Amino acid sequence: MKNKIQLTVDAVVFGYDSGNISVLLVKRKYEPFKDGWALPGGFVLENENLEQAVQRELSEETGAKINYLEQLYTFGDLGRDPRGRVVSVAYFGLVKPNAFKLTASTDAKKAEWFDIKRLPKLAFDHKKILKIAIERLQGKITYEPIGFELLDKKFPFSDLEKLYTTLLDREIDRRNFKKKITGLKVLDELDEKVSIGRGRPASLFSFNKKRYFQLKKEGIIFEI
Amino acid sequence: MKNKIQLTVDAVVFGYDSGNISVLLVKRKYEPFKDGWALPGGFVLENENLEQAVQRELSEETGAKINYLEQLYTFGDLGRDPRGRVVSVAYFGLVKPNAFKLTASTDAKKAEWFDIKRLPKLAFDHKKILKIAIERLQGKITYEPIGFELLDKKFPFSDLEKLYTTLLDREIDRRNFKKKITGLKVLDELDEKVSIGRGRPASLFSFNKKRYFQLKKEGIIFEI
DNA sequence: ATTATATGTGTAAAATATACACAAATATAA
DNA sequence: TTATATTTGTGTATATTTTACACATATAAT
Repeated sequence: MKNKIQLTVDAVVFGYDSGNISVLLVKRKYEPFKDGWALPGGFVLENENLEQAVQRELSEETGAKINYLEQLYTFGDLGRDPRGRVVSVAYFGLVKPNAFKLTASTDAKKAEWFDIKRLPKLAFDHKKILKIAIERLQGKITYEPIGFELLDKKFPFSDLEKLYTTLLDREIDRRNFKKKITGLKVLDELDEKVSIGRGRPASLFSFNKKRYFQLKKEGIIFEI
Repeated sequence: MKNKIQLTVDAVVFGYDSGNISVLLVKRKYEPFKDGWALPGGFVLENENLEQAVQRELSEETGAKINYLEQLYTFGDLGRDPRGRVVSVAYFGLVKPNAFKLTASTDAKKAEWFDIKRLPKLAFDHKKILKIAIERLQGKITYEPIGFELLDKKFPFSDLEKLYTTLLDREIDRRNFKKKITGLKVLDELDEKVSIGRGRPASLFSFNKKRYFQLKKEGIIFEI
């Protein structure tokens, strides 16, 4: 059939661990860019939709199963792949730390987390894709509480605060931030405390999904 | 080559004329959905990038040349096209009224503007695409002054106000709205007045693109 | 026991958003 | 030509939201 084009999906999956934002990359097993680092991804099959394709590729290449996944942008410039015309639908994902163990396989030699401040050279136009994904992450986090997707089920409030200062790359006033988040009522304070190293032990919080979806439904926007 | 998929582009182009928001549709010449209304669009060629493809299809099918065009979303569900697996990259465009004359041709019997409140039945999953485009339009207009893309070069302030009330489907306080827009300094007041029908003649304004790009660069957000 | 470190909490000032009404300039109708 | 209807144009007072800011408490390390 005429007018067919090679279609791929690529995933930019962000993770967060104790003050560092990292992104999941795979080392390529085959040409082009053999042994180079790239975003996980691959060709879309005839009988799967786009999101299935991303999840399949992520699972095959890294062992990851991502809960939060949204479409980012579609990259279709000529010459972005040396194999010829390839259009790629990029996705944007967030995972909790320790949500899975990395396991390489099929197309990828190995999968690894990279701090977004210390990235290796990337294959294809993946540097550009990653840049757009980081902008989306920074933009989105200011008006939707997706930050929780990056934290453990139970977390001290300071984790959330540190996540935001890291992502937004600026200081946040602890009291004002807490006032704002508390006002949204998306956090449940647990009867549990955790003490990490010195300092006063912190109450643990968990994320109230029900309330979150209610807010989303009402179109309520928050602004950090 | 394996793994190739049919790739199309579709355009949701909005226009605005004296209180009505309309969208550009074409009547299909061929099966599937022969004689049905659809978004302008078509197959992406091997040697053109996505934006070129949309502009080409728009030009071929409607004669339109769109200034403001951004990617909306990529639709890749199975079964969205009876011809088989077709993935479509949808674009979102805005045009000034009278920017061009509609001229049908190649694939389309004719092109027409439809008030978004009186839409015909649409081919494929174009209803869904249009719905997402309308949400994008309503969302975007509250934090980026893209409304100007829909107005003539010179316009009375009341046009802008009416556009916003129409798009957001709610009343806007004229004084407060003007305060906000004036504060952005994206409008230049001209030494010209226009009088349409009865009532006091209105000053004409024009949109200061330089200032607009400066604001964008600074990441300044406005909120209606 | 002392010191260092992280958590937890409230209030006052500043900035922003909202509510609100009448005069001026024109077209139309009487 | 006068009166009436219609649209534009403008400021201030109040409410709401955001920001700035400091010290007591609970623990670990020395």
